[in-house]
Amino acid sequence: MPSLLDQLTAALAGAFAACGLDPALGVVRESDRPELCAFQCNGAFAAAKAARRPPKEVAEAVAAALIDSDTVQNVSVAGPGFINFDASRIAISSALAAQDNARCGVPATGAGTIIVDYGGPNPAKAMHAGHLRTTLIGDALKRIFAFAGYRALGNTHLNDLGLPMGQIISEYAARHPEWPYFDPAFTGPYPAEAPFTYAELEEIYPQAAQACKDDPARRNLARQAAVDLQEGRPGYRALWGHLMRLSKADAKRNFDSLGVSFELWRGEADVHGLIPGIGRDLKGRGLAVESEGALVVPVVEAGDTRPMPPLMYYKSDGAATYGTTDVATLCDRAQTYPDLVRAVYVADRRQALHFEQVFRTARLAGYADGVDLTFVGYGTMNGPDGRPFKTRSGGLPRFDDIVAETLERARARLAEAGLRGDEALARQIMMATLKFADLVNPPAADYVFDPERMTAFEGKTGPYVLYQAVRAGAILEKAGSAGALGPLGVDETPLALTLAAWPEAFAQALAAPSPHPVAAQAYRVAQAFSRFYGACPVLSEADPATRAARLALVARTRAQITLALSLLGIYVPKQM
RNA sequence: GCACCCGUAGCUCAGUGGAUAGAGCGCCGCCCUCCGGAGGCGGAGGCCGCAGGUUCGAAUCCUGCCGGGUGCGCCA
Repeated sequence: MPSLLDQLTAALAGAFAACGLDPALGVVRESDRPELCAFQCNGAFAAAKAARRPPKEVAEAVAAALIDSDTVQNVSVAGPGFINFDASRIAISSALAAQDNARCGVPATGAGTIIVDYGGPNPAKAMHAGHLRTTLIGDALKRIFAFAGYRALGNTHLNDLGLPMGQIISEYAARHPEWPYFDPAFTGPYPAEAPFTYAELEEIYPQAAQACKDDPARRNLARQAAVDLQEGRPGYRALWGHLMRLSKADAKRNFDSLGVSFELWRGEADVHGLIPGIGRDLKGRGLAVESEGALVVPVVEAGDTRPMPPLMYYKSDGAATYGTTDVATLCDRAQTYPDLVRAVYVADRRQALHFEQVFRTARLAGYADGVDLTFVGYGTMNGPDGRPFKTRSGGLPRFDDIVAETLERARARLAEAGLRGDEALARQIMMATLKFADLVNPPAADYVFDPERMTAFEGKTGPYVLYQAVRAGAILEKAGSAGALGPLGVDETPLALTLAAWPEAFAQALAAPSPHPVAAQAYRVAQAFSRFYGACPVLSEADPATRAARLALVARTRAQITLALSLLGIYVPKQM
C-alpha cells in the first residue's frame, strides 16, 4: 500500500491526465495553509504555461476531474490556481493500516553491504565533544541503513600508526631509556603488562606533542620512531601494543556508555601491509608521480573551480599519510566485501577536501568501482558565544564528562519525579537527551555546544518525545484491548496526518543520508500526540467506535515513535 | 589571494521555487475534581544580511557587495 502522499499524487496525476495534461505535474504537498485544507497541488501553474491557458482555468478543470475521487475530498481552487483539498477518510485509514506492522509500512529494499566509518578515537588522547558528534551521527546512519535492508557495518578507524605514536614512543625513550623496549639487543619476551596506565598516557601525549612542536631535534626523533614503528621494530611494536590495548579499552568504555558498538575496529595498522603494493600499482600505471621528493597522486579534474592539491601517498621521508591509509582501507574493503555498495565517512567537515582526494584517487585507480563514496561532514563546534568552544582548562569538553554530567542531571530529574535509584532508566534518559539534541540538527550545520541546552529535558528534546511515548503506552496498557481505525474528527485528523507522513520522512533520511529527518518526524508525532492527548479523552470516551479509533491512533503513535527513536539509538522506557 | 559553507524572531535553529515564513528556549497571560503538567492553549516578537536580476510567483535560483566560519601537499 503506497503512502498517503503517494495515493494523493496518483489521484492528482490521474486528473491531470484526464485533462490532457502532463501527469508528472500532479505532485502533492502538505498545504501551506492548514486552516484552509491539508494538501495542495501547484501543478496548474506549470500546466497553464505549457498549454498557454490561464492557470485558474486549468486548476478548475483538474478540480472538476477529481469530483468522483475516493482519495481526495473538499477540492477547491484558490487564488491564481492553487488546487486545495483534503485526503479522504478512506485514504488516511488505508495509509495508516498499511503502517500497522513492525516497520510502520516502510519496505526493506536495500541490498548489499554498507560500511559506515565513525567514532574515530585517537589513541592516547581523551575523546572529546567532537567525537560525540561522529559517534552519534554514524551510529544512527548505520541503524538507518540496516533498517532500509542493507547489511550495515560500523567501523571505527583508529589512527594508530601516525606521527603521534612516534611522539609518544620517543617521549618514553627519553624518560625511560632503561626500558627493554628501547634496547635493540633485547630478544624478548617483552613484559605482558603495560608500563603505564591509560591516565598516564593521556597526560604524556600532549607533553610529547608540545615538545616536538618546540624542538626540531625532538620532532626528528619522533618522525624516526614513527617510521621505525611502521617498519615493525619489535620493541616499538611491543610498546605500541600496550598503548593500543589501553586506548581501545578506553574508547570502548566511552562507546559503551552510549550503547554504541562497532562491527569492525580496523585501523591504519590493519592495512599497513597493503601500502607498498598499492604504491607500486599507482606508480606503475602512472597515476602517482614523484614530486618534491614525495610520491603524490594528482587528482585535478576538468571543471574544478577550487584548488585541488594532489593526494600525498609517501611523504619525502618515506612515511605514509592518512591519505595513504584511507586509500588502502577503501581498497581492502572493496576486496573483502564484494557486495560493498557504499562507504560512508562521518567526520568533521573540515576534512571534506581530504576525502575528496581519497575518493578521486580510488576512482582513478578503480579501487572501489561500483561503490558509492559518501562524506558526511559535521559542523565546526562553537561555544554558546559563537566562538570555538573552550573549557576552563582551554580544551574541548571531554566525552565522558558530558555523559556523566547528563547522567547526573537525569538522576536528579528522576528523583524529582519520585523514581529515584532507577539507574538503567537514568541512562536511557541520558542517551535520549544527548542523542536527540545532536541528531535533531542537520549534520552539516555548525554546531553550537551549549551544555545547558544539550542536557535540557523540556521543549524540543529527547525526553519530551520519550514522555509522549510513555503517556501513549500508559493508555494502551490501561485499555487492555486494541483499537480499530475509524472516524476521524477535527481533533484526531492532525495526528493521523502526521503519522501518515512517516514513509516520506524515512525516505528523506535515507536519501540525504542524515538522521535529522527521522528525529524531526519523531518530534512532530510527539507534538501532534500531545495536542491530541489534551483534546481527545480515550479511556473515558463513551462512544465505542470513537474510543476504538482513538485507541488505534495511540497505538500507531507509540509504535512510530518507538521505531523512529530506535533508529537514532534511543529506547523508550515503560515509565519515566 | 583563490575556493567552499553560512547569514531567517532577543537566543539556538528548521524551512532550498508557491499563498499570511515555522519550532524550541526566553518574555506576558490562561489551563491540574478529568487517560502521567518532562504537558496544553493564547499573546508579543521577522524589510529571511544588502542591492540588482530570472520567474505568473524568490528566504529558496543567478550576479555583485557586506559580515562570519573553514580549507588551500609532506599533522591526523
